[in-house]
Amino acid sequence: MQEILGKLDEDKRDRIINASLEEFSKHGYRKASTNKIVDKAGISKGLLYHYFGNKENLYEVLCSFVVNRILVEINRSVDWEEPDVFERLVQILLVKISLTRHYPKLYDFATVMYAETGVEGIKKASEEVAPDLMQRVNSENIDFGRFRDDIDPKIAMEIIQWTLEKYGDRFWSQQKSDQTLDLEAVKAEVLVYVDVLKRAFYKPGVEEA
Amino acid sequence: MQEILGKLDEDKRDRIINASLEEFSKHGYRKASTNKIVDKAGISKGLLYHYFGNKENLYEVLCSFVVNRILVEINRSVDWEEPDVFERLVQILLVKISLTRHYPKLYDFATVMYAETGVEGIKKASEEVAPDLMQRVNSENIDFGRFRDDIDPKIAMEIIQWTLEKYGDRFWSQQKSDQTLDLEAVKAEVLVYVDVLKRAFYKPGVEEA
DNA sequence: CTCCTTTTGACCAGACTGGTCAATAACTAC
DNA sequence: GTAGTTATTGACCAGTCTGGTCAAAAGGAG
Repeated sequence: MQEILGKLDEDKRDRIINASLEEFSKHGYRKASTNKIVDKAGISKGLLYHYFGNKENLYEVLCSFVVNRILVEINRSVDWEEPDVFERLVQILLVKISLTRHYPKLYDFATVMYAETGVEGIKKASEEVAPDLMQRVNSENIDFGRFRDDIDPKIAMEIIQWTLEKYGDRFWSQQKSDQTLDLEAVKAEVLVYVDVLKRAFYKPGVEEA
Repeated sequence: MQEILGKLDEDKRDRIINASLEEFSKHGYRKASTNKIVDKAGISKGLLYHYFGNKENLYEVLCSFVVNRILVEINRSVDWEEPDVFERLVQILLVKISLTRHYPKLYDFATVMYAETGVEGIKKASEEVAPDLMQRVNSENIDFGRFRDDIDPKIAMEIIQWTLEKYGDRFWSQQKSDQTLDLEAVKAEVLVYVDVLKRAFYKPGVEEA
């Protein structure tokens, strides 16, 4: 499957991928137009069908590319020994954001992909691997003793995750397409929220660790 | 404009409104299909055009209906004397949820409506009234002195709002269409999060007020 | 019966769809 | 050079779906 992408040269491949991600995530599988994809990618109709055969195959190749890319990047970036919830969750957010540098619509596509019931198998594949990983991400080696005794860690975790997700949403909606991405600046901005949440949820004295 | 809706009998009117809200919010103005709207509403094509003239007019009538409905409901339900941030924001959430009872896609449509640049005038109209109202909602008569001195109230407010919004998102995605809506149960569920946030953000002793 | 409003759905021209294919361009090997 | 292979094009196809029209029917009121 993936060898199709390997045959293309890198520029063209990424143009096709990004055009497809955008079109599929904007309109879903059925309403996505291959004509618009080839226009956006700057290639001819024939070439797309030469490589991918048909629309469904293009979609499937895209799906496995996306799942693969996300899993690889998470495994590469997450420090599994880190006991601090905040550090861990910020790491995940930064993975998302840095992936978005090359493939702006990667996560939009992943969302649509998850929701689409049309093409079977793909949904299962991502369900098999992703939730397990996500559970590992926010539990393995995490030190829950840092939370105040009168704060329910489960609820607190939800609030922290939601806050970081909402920050991410706002970040993406503000990000202009021509802007370069300064990960350190993002980190600093996120830290404002993390700071408040740490002070609010952690036992006094722990937050400096 | 609105008199068009007044001429229709209530059942049919709501069927047309809900079908239109769903179609427009799913696909945006351009890709929304009037054929699907009439199918979903259970009326003929000719009738829709008899009442609304054309697609754009239908959209505009829908826009003012939605803006009107939301503003009326907020003004009816919000207690402007309430000094507690949490009470105020929970009120707003409950308004949203109860409006969704009759018009499930009302807020989805409002979101799309806000984003669409195509039909001019509507966007301005909602921008003129809504943001002012939203600012009033989360500042007028609010007692910010209840926050801990080491917690930035602005950041805290954002986190609270984001948490309630995310709770709302989850609620709507879990809500089956045939389920009846138990506002008291929702209130109890939200209280779990509000409790944790109050304990975390408010000065000790204030949270019982 | 007439007059009026409500309601229907077949019909239109045009846009757009996923997919094909014969023709060409570019590249490699000899 | 030439032969063979691969990459690439875009006009073309049959079909679906679009927003919108309109003559006709159905229904109600006097």
